[in-house]
Amino acid sequence: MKMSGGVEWALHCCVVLTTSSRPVPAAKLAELHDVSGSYLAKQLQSLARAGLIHSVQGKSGGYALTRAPESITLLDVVHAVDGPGPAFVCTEIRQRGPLATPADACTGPCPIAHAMWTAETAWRQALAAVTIADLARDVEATSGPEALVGVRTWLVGERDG
Amino acid sequence: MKMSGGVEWALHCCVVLTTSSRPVPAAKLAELHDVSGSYLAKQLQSLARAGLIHSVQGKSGGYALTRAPESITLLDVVHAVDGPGPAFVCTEIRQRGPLATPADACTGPCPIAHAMWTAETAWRQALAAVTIADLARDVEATSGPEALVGVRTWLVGERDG
DNA sequence: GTTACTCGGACTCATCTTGTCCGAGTAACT
DNA sequence: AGTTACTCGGACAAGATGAGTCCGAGTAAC
Repeated sequence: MKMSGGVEWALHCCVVLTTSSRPVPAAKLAELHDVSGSYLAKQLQSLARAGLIHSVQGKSGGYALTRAPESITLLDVVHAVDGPGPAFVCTEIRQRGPLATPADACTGPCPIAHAMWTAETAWRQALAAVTIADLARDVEATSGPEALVGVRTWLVGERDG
Repeated sequence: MKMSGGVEWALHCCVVLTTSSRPVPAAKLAELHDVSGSYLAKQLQSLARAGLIHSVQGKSGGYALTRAPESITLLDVVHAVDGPGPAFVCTEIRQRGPLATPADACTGPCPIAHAMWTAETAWRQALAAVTIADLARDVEATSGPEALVGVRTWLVGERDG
């Protein structure tokens, strides 16, 4: 059970993007977080493909959120970066071997897969209940209101303003 | 987000083991499910290391459940086979970069990691709420009571009785 | 029209999971 | 008690997946 490490980067980037209505280049996000810019680009492309952020090319381009932070959930980001597929995949081994269950008797899903998917549903519901806006609020609560403001000024200060 | 495929095998094996109080060889479990015996052995070893099943060596040996099926949860099996570590790992990137949060200011966990771990907790609770006995009951309900009985007779019929 | 900066996809490398093998140990049988 | 055959256990390769890097296409500013 291992989640792609890019999810953490993507979430932090989404929180940072809430501070700027103007596009932010991927290189700047990478510098801010001190991570590989080449690799962070891959995660941002995943977010763009999912429609969570949109890219602006050319000079003074970059990435910006497409929707309001309140309407982007953690589940959206996880699905975009880590893939939407379920963690548990049922290979229907009940239909194999000498005592295989006949295919026509398998009307519903395998009980084992059903239980695993129920647990995954609980996980997804918990992720869907938290938005990027919630995260930004929590960051302000723990690191102080000056944290995100500092990010905002740093983002524009390094550019033209 | 990908779970080890061995989890599915291990769960099916645990359900099968509920039908037999006597040790079942790994090779027989592999034949029953039509999977690689060499690889299934690895999963069973993980279950044994976790104390969920115990091995009996020598002739007419094999694996048997150590506890009652009612006291073995899906979470136990998942932790044993797939590892107990969290799926989301926080690398504390908030403490990196030009605007790094000072270490002494990081009293609590990163809000992002906190949200992810909350979701994982919901997943684990759902897994801990289901036991191997529940799965066996569900299998009987869907495939009919003769399914597990057939497994039991097949297990002993192939041996000596 | 030029320039410089941006994203986008194709490529390579490390890591992990999957899958396999043979040797140590033990209980049954003679 | 000796032999035998069957069991688990850990050490050993191969394929697949993810991590990380690179350069070219496109675009907005100058």
